[in-house]
Amino acid sequence: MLGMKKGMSNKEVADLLEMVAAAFEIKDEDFFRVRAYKNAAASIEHLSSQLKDVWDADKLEEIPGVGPSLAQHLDELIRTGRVKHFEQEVKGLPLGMFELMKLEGVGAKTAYKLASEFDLKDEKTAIDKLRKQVLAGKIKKLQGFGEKTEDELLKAIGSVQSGSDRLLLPEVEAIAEEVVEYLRSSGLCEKIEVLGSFRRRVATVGDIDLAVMTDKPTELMEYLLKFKGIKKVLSTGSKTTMFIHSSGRQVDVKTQSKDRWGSMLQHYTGSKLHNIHLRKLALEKKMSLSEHGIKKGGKLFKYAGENEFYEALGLKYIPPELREDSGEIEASIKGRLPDLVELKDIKGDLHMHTNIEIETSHDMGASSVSELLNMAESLGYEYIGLSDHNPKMKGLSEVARIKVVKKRNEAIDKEIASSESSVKIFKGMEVDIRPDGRLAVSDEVLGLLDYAVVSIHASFRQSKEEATERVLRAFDHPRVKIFGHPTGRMLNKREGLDYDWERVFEECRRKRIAVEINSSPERLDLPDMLVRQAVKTGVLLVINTDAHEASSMKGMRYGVGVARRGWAEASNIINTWPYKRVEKWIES
DNA sequence: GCCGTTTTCGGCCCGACTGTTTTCAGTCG
Ligand SMILES: Nc1nc2c(ncn2[C@H]2C[C@H](O)[C@@H](COP(=O)(O)OP(=O)(O)OP(=O)(O)O)O2)c(=O)[nH]1
Ligand SMILES: [Mg+2]
Ligand SMILES: [Mg+2]
Ligand SMILES: [Zn+2]
Repeated sequence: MLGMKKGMSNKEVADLLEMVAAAFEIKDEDFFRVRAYKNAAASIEHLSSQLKDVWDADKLEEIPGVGPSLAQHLDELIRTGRVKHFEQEVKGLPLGMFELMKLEGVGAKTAYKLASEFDLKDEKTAIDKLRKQVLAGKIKKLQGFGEKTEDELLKAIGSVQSGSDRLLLPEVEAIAEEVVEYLRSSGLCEKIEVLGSFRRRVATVGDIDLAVMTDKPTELMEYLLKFKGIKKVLSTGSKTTMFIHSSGRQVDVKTQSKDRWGSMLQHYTGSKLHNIHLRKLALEKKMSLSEHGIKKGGKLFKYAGENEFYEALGLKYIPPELREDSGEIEASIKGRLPDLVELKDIKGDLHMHTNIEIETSHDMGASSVSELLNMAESLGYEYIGLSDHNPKMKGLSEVARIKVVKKRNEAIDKEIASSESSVKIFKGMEVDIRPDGRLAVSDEVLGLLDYAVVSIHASFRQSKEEATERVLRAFDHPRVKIFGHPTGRMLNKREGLDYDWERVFEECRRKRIAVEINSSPERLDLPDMLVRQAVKTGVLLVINTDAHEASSMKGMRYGVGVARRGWAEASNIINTWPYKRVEKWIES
């Protein structure tokens, strides 16, 4: 009933702690004890490893926000699947309240009042039953509730669940562009930036956070409220307006003056945990931080630039992609921040698909070799690698497959001969790793190529052990140089595979196989946290677009964002290398 | 309940907006 079971994910444990925190809140338990539980929940949710593994290593108390008491409870949870003390705290509460807390504007206290009043004991029916009470006009009769709260509740019930998925980066760009264009048309904005998780280049984004530099905040917000793209205003004031966009997505707009812009950029980029860590650090130095600046002895100091803001705290500027409270503040203090890879360091793209017909196993590309070359030229690249899918297995004999691959090589050679481009081409192929780890083409076919990208496109239900054996077998073939979109995840759709990453990375390092960071916004695979682990291991990485048409090659920036979130420097990324060095690596 | 290159006690990130409040609690970012 409390969602306690063996093998809980970090998120599930975090939810459980949030539940206990809510129980404390209702009982007017000490505010800071409630906060301690919430802090621990956030900390566990953002852990870069499985809680179970931390427990195995006997390091629960090393998790920030977890002390002796919580460590003991978590130990009990992991060993037995339940925590007596937690059950005690939650016992007697109407369980429907935890469902009601998912409603906009409903927190622990409100949820408890409603669930108690209407006897909502069942999580599954709680919201439905509440709707009936609202429609019957029962809410406004309750102590502390009024007409408006009743209206708001009904709206909140109506919009629950609608669009629970998080946004992909191009979706954010599209919505942000529309709102930004409208705001600009006011003539009141000196500058507009998309901040929050988008600026940190998180793989998926919860809402669109916009900051506007203006000296007329009230007029600007009045103007914003007339925007046709607003479905529903959540709240509005001169400093903050939050609304639901016609796409169903939440947009938060904040205003700030030019002289305080730096502190706004810092605050509103987050992450929340980064901000809180920074603010605690400041308190030790008798400073108080906010989006308005730094208070020292009651006096407010203003910062127009973000750089100066960090420097005022004795820190080196921290790139947004690192701001997750995962060691970046400590690194900044010590002056040990990485020199992150940048888009301009990229000299080529080694995973893309052409329109050459070779009866591929998956989608072929839409662009010709010369179109791809032109795009590469305009992006300033030195080289590209063509990696069409392998010829399909069914209905083609080995002899026929060899023939079709030779024909493709000839077609590419012809394109090279007739091209005036200085961009060099590697002849590659994206080869399926079959469920048992065999490749979809023979070693003889591989021998016809400069390199192979090996990747998984089916059978995603394997255990960690099976999946690990599967890919390790795949690496054991000639010309295998890149492990493409390693987990196979599809954001919001499919989890992807989990491996014994230590073994996989070690094998890639030994064989000098580059692990791909696939830039396709629905993949962003290798995920950022694993990039960080790969960087620590010293594995080669490559950032590719997997373009199926020339214009998609412009998506390299998404992959660079992932690499940066993984603390990668240019030296970790092989396609920052010049052509000659890549050629040598491919031939090795 | 957590935490400590000034503390093992006494603090805990900080601010914006809303509704029903007779002075501020609740919720959210
Ligand atoms: N100091 C502080 N800042 C916060 C807090 N909550 C949010 N912020 C700041 C940092 C966040 O990155 C920024 C935007 O808030 P969001 O809730 O939109 O979070 P964010 O964009 O990081 O993630 P998201 O993808 O939207 O879930 O506001 C908070 O409790 N304290
Ligand atoms: Mg956000
Ligand atoms: Mg937001
Ligand atoms: Zn591909």
